[in-house]
Amino acid sequence: MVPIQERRERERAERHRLIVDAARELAEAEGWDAVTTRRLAERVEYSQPVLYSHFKNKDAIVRAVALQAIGDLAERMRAARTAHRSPAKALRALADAYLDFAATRPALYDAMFVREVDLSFGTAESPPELRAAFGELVAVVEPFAGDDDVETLTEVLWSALHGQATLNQGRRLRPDHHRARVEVLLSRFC
Amino acid sequence: MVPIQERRERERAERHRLIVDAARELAEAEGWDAVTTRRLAERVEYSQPVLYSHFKNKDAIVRAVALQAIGDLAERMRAARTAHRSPAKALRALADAYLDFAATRPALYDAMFVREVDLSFGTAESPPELRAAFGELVAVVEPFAGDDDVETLTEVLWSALHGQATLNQGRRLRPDHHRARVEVLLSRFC
DNA sequence: TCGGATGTCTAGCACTGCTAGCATCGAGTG
DNA sequence: CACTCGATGCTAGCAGTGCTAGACATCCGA
Repeated sequence: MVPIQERRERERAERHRLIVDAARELAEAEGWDAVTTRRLAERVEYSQPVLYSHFKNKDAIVRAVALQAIGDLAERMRAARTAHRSPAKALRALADAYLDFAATRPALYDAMFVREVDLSFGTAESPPELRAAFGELVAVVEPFAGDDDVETLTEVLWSALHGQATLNQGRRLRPDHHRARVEVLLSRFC
Repeated sequence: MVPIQERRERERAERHRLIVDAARELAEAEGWDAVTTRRLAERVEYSQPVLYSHFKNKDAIVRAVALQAIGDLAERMRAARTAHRSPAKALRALADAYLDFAATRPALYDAMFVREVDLSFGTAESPPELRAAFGELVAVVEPFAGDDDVETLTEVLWSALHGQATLNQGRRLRPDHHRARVEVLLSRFC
């Protein structure tokens, strides 16, 4: 391999990272509506067409941000889960970590699970970040499955958390009862 | 009141209804992306500015569609609930009605609970359709509250249903396990 | 029949995502 | 060293978006 080509590929990868980071920062600071191709290009100090030499379209950029964020969430869930021996405490810690992530980084949560970015869920070729995140949920749910199918129960828990996360974000649930909702969910779930 | 003015108000109200209906039909047929002010104006056979003499902006039109749909959902939930004497059967019927509505009319469900249309939830001056819908949930949950706060438990159930509805719509749950998820949720909930 | 208010439309603004086509620059060859 | 030629990034522009100013017509009451 010619070293010049290697250098170019390095620079290309670096710029790729730059674009994704800029999109994430802009979205977190001002919401996804503020993430236009023009503002993004200005931010990375290149012209608009450069974005399209890295990504097929704007959705692909959002998708890249979402995937990175899902990886981050998976790590946090793992940390929460492994910090406790008791299955019940692990479950509570993971639920808190999940809802805390959604509440403190709403733009990222939107990109991950609300906007239509079809990240090819479920299928065999799901991205590893997705599989890792779902795996954390499965691991924490498993002790409580009983006669129920573990994956089904996991989907039910995930849905319950996702519902609270999104309805919280839309201010459709009483904010001062957040703790109570989590406790009720867990008490019925275990 | 001058009869001419009355006639004009009647015609205005009729056109208002026409716009909302056209927006709903277009959204259900081709998704909200297809609902542009131009296409909407063309559909009701008026020019764009006419829309703005009825609604402050496009969001207000979406909001009107959402409110109508919430009223419809409330009716369906009421019918499902009152069709059964047993609290458990009433709960299952209501859950099925809710998820069926979300699955068969995804565009409407989006407008109601996913898009940011801030319909002023929770507050005292919530629209009656919203209060009616939430009231149906409260009524069906009440027999299962036990020591838990009824409203809190209702919010938890709603979140669980909402989570399944949205994740189903995004094809993020296994489609052929839908029934099993509902049963698991209800069995843990009661 | 006329004046004025009411209603509607045409035309346009500032913005969006995206792309065609043109410079410019640098690497490899004679 | 000179030169070609391909890669790279830019300018400019297209078609579409939500929304609005201002011209125009139409109809009512006097």
